[in-house]
Order: sequence, then structure tokens, then C-alpha cells
Amino acid sequence: MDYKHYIAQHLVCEGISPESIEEALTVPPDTNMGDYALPCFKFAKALRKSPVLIAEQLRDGYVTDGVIAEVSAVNGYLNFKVDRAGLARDVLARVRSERERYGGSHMGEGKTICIDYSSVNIAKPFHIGHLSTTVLGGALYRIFRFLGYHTVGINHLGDYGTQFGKLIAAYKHWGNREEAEKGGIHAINDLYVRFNKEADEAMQAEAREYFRLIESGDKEANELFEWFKSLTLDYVKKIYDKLHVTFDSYAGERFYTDKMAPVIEELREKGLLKESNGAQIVDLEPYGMPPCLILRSDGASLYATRDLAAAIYRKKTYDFDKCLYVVAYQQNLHFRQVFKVLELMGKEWAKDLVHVAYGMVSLEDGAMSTREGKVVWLEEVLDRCVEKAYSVINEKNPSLQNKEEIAQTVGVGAVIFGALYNNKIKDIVFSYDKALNFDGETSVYVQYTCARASSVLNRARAEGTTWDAVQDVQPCVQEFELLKAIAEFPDTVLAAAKNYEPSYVARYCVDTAQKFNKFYFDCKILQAEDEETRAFRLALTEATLMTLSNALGLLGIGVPDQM
RNA sequence: GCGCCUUUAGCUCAAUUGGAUAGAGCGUUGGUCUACGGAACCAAAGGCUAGGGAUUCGAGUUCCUUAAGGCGCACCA
Repeated sequence: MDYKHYIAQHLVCEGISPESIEEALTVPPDTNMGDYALPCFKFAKALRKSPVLIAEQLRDGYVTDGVIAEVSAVNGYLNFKVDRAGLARDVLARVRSERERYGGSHMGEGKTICIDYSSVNIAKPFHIGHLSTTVLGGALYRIFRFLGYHTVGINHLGDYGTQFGKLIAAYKHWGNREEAEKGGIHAINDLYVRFNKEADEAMQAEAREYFRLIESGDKEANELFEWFKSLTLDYVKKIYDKLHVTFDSYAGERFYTDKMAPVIEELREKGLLKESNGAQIVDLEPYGMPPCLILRSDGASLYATRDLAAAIYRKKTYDFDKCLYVVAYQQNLHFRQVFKVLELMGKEWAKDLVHVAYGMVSLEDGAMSTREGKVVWLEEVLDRCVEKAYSVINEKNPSLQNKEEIAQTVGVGAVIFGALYNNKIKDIVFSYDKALNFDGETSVYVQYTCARASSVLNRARAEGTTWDAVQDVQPCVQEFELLKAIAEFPDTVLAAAKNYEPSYVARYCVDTAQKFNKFYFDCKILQAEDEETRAFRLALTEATLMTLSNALGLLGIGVPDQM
């Protein structure tokens, strides 16, 4: 039941359209006031009446029914109370029939959305700074898919640049196959760090030459590069599996090597390309931005050149309705420039490109620095959180089966949830103290709530109880609050998608879990007063579990039925 | 210097996008329930929403301005 829509359709008011009423409907700050409210102030001018009078007249004209039970006018607000039994019937039936699909929709059917996220660099291990893009992108991927969109996850690999020449030079000097295979990506990264520390001019020249060899298709250089690449992908895929993140394409920067020339040609034809200090640029001064560099003075392409080619390729290949770039806000200007250049090229779809910018991660003693060894590796964070989860389980629930598996779900979930709980634009100062704290507003709290709910349901099932049909039950306050929260879930998912903000879903989880815990504390479920109430509460418990499990699932977090 | 972002309780953050008395968690203090899982629940204390102006019936939210912090400003990605 869409109450806002229902109210708008049933409220007769001359001179004001149902659409603008639906638009204006809000939720009062306090449940005692009502469940929905229409502030009448903005209609005062058009109707030439005081808001107070408008509200009173609308109240008098509204006929209550089995959906809206009560209407009142208070200081220019028109407040509506829904019929609680009706809400209960409606919500429980809907969750019961939609189950794993509850909260989703078909609004995106036939539409494609590309999401560029995580985008690992070859030969660089994952550190805590890579977590945001990975879990944000993964959550958006699932949220849009839940809304019926065809989603394309793109890992725009950082596999192009002079650093790979350096890496090969370093490997040739100091590395060998055996050590690299044993030490994996960290061993390779060490070589790169060492190069940056120790390389002299001769080695720098060598590095440039190796980069040229990669570009010109030299067999040995490319074999080495491909080997580094496969080591990197093997390594990151393990992390992606843990985080429940998947990709449909690994087309990285190198993929666009042969796709830039036509773009440059098109820029030239359209008269957008200008020479400046020997480089080829697109002048963006009229738009208040520095020029966008297309070709260096030595003729080499740049980051922006490849992003232009990539955007055009993606439009041609996927015909997206939206293409998201989940990249930190450091690159605000870069994306504004690239999007503007595409617009100037006459790509009307440039408006569908969205930079989903998020805040930066630093450590308590300042910015991360690989060279100074001030780095927090993501694997280590995951491992330590899983260990912590394991030890808590051992303490609280030592007889539990498959403790390792549950510790994995709980520990990894806490890492993901921590990265998604706040608005994405906020900077994050990482600390192990916070990461390892499972108290309060965390996924662990939500998972614990689910485990409680599962436990009740399992007991009821063991007794052979069923709770199919929901009768006319008047919910108490706790039940009603919980029902409203469950009913809100589809809107929450929509808002999260619209604002590219998975934190809405994470907040929703905690909020709903709190409401369940209040209900659980105050209302006996298995020992309810009568059979009808018992069935109703079981159905409510089941609906809560289903909803929370769908919500956590969107974030990539699992729900154990015991912990 | 210019541009963008951030600033809300001691700390970390919310606030349905302009609506009614600004809410959570952590921490502090005090309580609850013969436990359907205490990894729970309740309460108290804590606020001139960084400062100042403006718009509006109404501003944490919009605009201007000041301050503090972050990020970015041509051949890295």
C-alpha cells in the first residue's frame, strides 16, 4: 500500500492537484501526531486562505476508511493516522509473497547501468583506502539490480603507465620468479617501492625503455607484464570473494590503447583540440576549468584521453542509461573536465555520467604512505576482524557449529558495514580500535537481532506451529513501529539508489533492528496471550528477518541464523 | 591565489532534501527483565547546529560573508 499516493487520491481539494499533495506529504516527527502529514502553508497563497483553515476544511471533507483511520488538523498541518490492522495485514502479506524480492521493484527493467568501481592497480596490494570504492560500488551494483536494472560492473584496471616499466626494471635487477611466486603481490610491490627509493638515472632510463617495449608489443616485456597482472588478479579475486563483490568486465586502461586515436581524431574534426605549450588540449576556460590535457607534448596519451575513449566505448557497447564512476573526491575536477569534453563533443548522453565521489581514508597519524610503510592492508583488517569475531563467539556461544564460517560472516560484515554506515562523502580516519569494536551501530548488532529472530522462529517450527493467515490484529505500539519500519524498506532502497548512498540502507538496518529489539523485549512471542497474537507476532518476526536479511544482502553482508 | 568539499552533544555520526519539540551509537551515571539468545532493553545528563547577515509563514538544510580543516588546480594515474 502506497499511503502517500492513497491519501493524495482521496483528498479532495479544489485548486490543488493530487500530484502536488503527494509531493508535499511528509512524516511527522512524532508518531502520536500521526503517520503522515500535509503541511498546508504552501497552499495558503493559491487558495487565499490561512493554512489553519485549509487544514480544517480538508479534515472535514476527508472520509476515513479501512486504510486511513483518523484525520486531524493541528496548526496548519493535516495529520493522518493509518488503520493499524490494515497496515499489518498489508505489510505481512506483501513480505510473505515477495520474500527475497521484498524491497525491490521492476522500475529499472530494460535499462542498463554501468558501474566503474574498485579499479585495482596491477602489482599493488589492496589497502584500506581501496575499501570504499569496492564496497560502495558493490552495494550500488546490487541495489540497482534489485530495482530491476541490468547492471554492468566494470573494474577499470590500472594497467597502463610508466610504473610498469619501472616494475620490470626492478624485477630484472633484484627479483626472481621463485621469490615473486612465493611472496605474491607484496613481493612485487616491494620491488616497486625499492625502485622508487634506489633507482639511479640509468635505471630510470631502463624503465622508460621497458615501458616502450610493453607498448610496442615486445614479447618478453609483455609476458612479464601479463604475469604480474595474473598474480594481481588472483590475489584480488580472493578479496572480492570475501567481500561478495563481482565484475562483468575487467577492461582496464590498456584495453583502450587502440581506441583513443578515433577519439582524438573526432576532437580535432570538431575543432575542440588546441595546441598549448606543445601539448594538445581542450580549452575549458569558458566553463571555469583548467584545460583538459589530451596529448602530452611528446605525443603520449593521458588519463583523461583513456577515460574519454572508455566512456564512448561503454556507451556503444552497453547503451547505458547511467554510467557511474565510484572514485574518491580527489578526482572531482578530472571527471568534471572529462564529462564537459564529452558534452562539447555533442554526446547528449554526457549528462548520464555520474561521478559518485566519496571521502578519503587516513590513519590516526596522518595520510597513508606506502613508501614510509604507513599502510594498513585490507587483508589484515579482514583477518583481524574475523579473528575477533571468532573469539567473541568462543566466549558467548562455545558450542556453536561451524564457528569459522560464522566468524567469517560476522567479521567481514563488520568491515563492510563500517565502510558503508556513514554518508559516503565523509572522510574516514581508520583505527583498529573502531574497526574491531562490534558494539553499538554495527552489522554485528543487526546480525545478532536476526539470530534472535531465527531462534524464535525455529522453536516455533520445532513445535509444529504455523502462522499463515494474518487475522485482524490491532498492533500495539512496539508492533506498529516495527511494521512501519518494514513497510518503509522499499522507499529506503529507492532513496539509496537515487542518491547513490548505500548508507541509507545501512542506517535502515540498525533502525529496524532497534525496533525489533524493543518489540522483542516488551512482547512475548511464543508465550503470547492468545493463539492469534502468537501467530501475528511470529509472522511479524519472520517479516523482520526477511527484510533485514534482504537489506544486509544489498550491502554484501550475510546473515547467520545462529552466532 | 582560484575552485570544490567538510564543520551538528565530550567523541563518531543522523536528520525523510525547506516543515512541528534537532536524533542515534560510543563514553559517563543510574535502572529493567524468573533470559522466546544479556552481543538485549529503559532512563538521566549532555546543543545559540563554527561565527555573522539575508530569503521565507517556517532554515541544521537555500543564498551571501568570515573562520578552521580537507582535496584539487597542464604534460602522473
